[in-house]
Amino acid sequence: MGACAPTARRRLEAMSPKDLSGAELDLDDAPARASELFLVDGNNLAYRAYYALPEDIATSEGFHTNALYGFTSMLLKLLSDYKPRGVAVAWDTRPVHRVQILEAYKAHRKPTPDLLREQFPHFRPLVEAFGYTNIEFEGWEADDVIATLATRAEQAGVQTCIVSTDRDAFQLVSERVCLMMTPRGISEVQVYTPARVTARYGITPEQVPDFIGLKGDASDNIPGVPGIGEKTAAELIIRYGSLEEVLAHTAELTPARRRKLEENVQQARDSKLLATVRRDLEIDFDAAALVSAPPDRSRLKEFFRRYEFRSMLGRLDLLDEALPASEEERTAAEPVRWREGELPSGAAGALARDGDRYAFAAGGEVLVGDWRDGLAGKLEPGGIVAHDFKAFPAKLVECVGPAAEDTMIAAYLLDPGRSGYELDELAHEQALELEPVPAAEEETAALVRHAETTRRLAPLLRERLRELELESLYREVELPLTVVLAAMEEAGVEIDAYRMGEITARLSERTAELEARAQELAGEPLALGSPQQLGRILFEKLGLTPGRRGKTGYSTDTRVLRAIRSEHEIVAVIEEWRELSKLVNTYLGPLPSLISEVDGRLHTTFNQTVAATGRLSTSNPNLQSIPVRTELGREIRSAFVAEEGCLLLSADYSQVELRILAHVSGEEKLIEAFERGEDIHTRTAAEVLGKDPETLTKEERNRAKAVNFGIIYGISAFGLSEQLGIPREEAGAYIDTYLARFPRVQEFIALTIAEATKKGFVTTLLGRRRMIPELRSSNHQMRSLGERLAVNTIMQGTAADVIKLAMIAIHRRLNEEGLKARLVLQIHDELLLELPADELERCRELVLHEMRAAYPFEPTLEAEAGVGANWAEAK
DNA sequence: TCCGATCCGTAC
DNA sequence: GACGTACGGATCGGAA
Repeated sequence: MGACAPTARRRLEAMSPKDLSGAELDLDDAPARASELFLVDGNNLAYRAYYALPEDIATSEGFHTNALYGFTSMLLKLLSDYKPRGVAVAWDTRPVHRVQILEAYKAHRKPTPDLLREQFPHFRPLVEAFGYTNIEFEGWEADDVIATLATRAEQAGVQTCIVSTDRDAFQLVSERVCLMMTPRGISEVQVYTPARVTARYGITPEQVPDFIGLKGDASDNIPGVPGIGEKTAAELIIRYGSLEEVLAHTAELTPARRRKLEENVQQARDSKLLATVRRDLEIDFDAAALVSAPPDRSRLKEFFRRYEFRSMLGRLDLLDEALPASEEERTAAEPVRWREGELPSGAAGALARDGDRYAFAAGGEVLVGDWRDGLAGKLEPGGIVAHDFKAFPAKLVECVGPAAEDTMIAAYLLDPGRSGYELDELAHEQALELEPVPAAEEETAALVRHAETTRRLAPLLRERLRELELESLYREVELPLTVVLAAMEEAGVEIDAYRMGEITARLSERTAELEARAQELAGEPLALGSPQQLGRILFEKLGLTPGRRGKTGYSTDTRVLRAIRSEHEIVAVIEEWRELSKLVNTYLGPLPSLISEVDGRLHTTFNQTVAATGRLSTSNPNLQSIPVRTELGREIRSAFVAEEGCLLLSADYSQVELRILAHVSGEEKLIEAFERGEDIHTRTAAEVLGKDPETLTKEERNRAKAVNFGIIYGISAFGLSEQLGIPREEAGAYIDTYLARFPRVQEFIALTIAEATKKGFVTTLLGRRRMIPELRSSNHQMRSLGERLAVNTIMQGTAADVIKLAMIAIHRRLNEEGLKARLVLQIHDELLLELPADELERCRELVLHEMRAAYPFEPTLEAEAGVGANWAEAK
């Protein structure tokens, strides 16, 4: 076991301490070591590994790899510890021959678990990468194939080792054929010779089918004789030699045993037949002469990277040094070469930047230089590989964008649910560890490293994108969008700081009054911003009616306060203070201070890799949550203005998520309502309540509106009842009626959940994926959450896809048509543009057309636009 | 003094 | 506990 050096062992233990720290050192595996040929039961090993290792071994994208991990571990062990001349891995095919007769017994096999089935397509390529041979024989199971090959190898005088935990395999053990088992976990091995079979069971290998015919084999669905266990079966076979002899001498047995046997004669014979492997299949394959190819190290590394088997990479390195290193490995082992210098023009490669310094990695060398030396002019448009390309200077993004690859975007598409996409972290996950950069100051080294890491990472992620069919979303949506967003960030939006100042002064005065009044009414100093203090005053000192309770005490949120508004004068004071202080602290105060000194405008950052559904978000400042619902809120919006001589155009989709629901579900009633231009909430209320739309009350429409929102969010009776302030039963009944009236919606939800549970992810119409591990949780609450996420992500994510398409199209057309109009903000279903007054009509048409035509839905998408000198007017 | 958890509220 | 996606401010309490 010299090959199993401490380093490798430690890493494995870190990954799976219980199952991989087996004490194989104590077991005598000499017969296996003497073997030239190894015959592996592929299905058996895959199942074994799956059940032996914890389910939560998975890639960062959420692909479960426990069976692959155990399987790989065993193949690696064969390679490193046993130096096989040849290895063949046999696989089951549909077992038409053997099962025909006995299907009664074998029919009720448990179905393969989803999490294992998903791993199956990956085993064979893995075997090939090891240089081993996959083999199967149509109509037969792996153990028959192995029996045939082992028998032939034995006849040819080849020392053979079978790798399987199937009890059937004991019968194959002979002087030249040993059996390797993994009794616990997957890494501890036992090696059986004929003597050891006899030592363990008292019978010879030849007697194994007779033995199993009596005792049965639960794991293989062989019934045997009920009431006869391992001990009795062995005793009987030892005494009489075979099943038939036992059956011939039942009269000599105790009455109980005699009865059991005589009542199950046929079953015992069938069981023996089931337990007897076929050794004479007409397979055209000479296992005895099999010589495996050397392992393809670069392919193996690619697998290990993809499955994130980082410890395996270490084990691979410990293999026989004589194995040739791949080109890729030689490159990876070399320290990164770099030098100071100017870029040649037309440069394509990976770009990184730190302040004024850049590093550019192409081929085997990294160039380092000053950013300001006319960099943009020398770069090949469309040839840049970067991590977060949008973050480069706007001018460069505009000139040479979109990037050929953006590792941040790629990683986001592969797993939009994670919390960050740091380059170093991605590299680590892909087992990309660079050698230190020689002879460089720390900052230069980091820069060089960044560029080189980006260059090496990009093709790995690109390959995964291709496999997950995310490439068109990447190339046609997200990468082009980076350029649009960079332009929007650069453009910014003008705010009327003077106007904001006025509002702030007014509101600040009022909040001060309210604060004083609140303290007066409370009879003590009071920090109104502290829910804790507020709770104590309201519900303990003043004895008002407490509402819900949070983790740490009374809830004092808007709804609780509204409910007790009439109980005490202080409540209204607090409510007003809340509203005003929110506006002042969150918007009026911070926004003017964020105005750029360069151009006097406000520049947000569009985050393209934050929202798990595919939506954008904005930050510093967040301009996607500027108030609009209250009068005061709209006043803040009115301080977002167009520059002199220009207008703001606000175009928003009408009910985009519900239209998407109508499309994906195919619900005729919804489609019709939208096509006719009806008010969807009114129509919903009319359907559910069975009333004429004319006769509906406002309240009835509002309820339907809440239900429509609920459908989009992944509805629950509790959530709806909370929203509407009605009993849960009533909310549940409303939902039931809704689903009965819109049966295709119900079907869609059910199908979505079923498919997502099976696959572990959902996809939007453009193929955007989101892993939903919650669906496979053992916790009911988590599963419910997963169901809501699955439904919501399809609609929210598809809506995000659609508006991104529209943005790209609008940006392109505005450029092509030489218009000065420009996109400035996106608020999920709304686009805000700033344009010269004389471009208004052309722009309105262009924008609305591109929004409606972004994707062909049925019902078609509808968008509306408003115009004004400020955002409040335009809305 | 800093940072994370909690609560709250704004948008779609 | 408790209908989806975000960002951010204020407070509070524990860690440095």
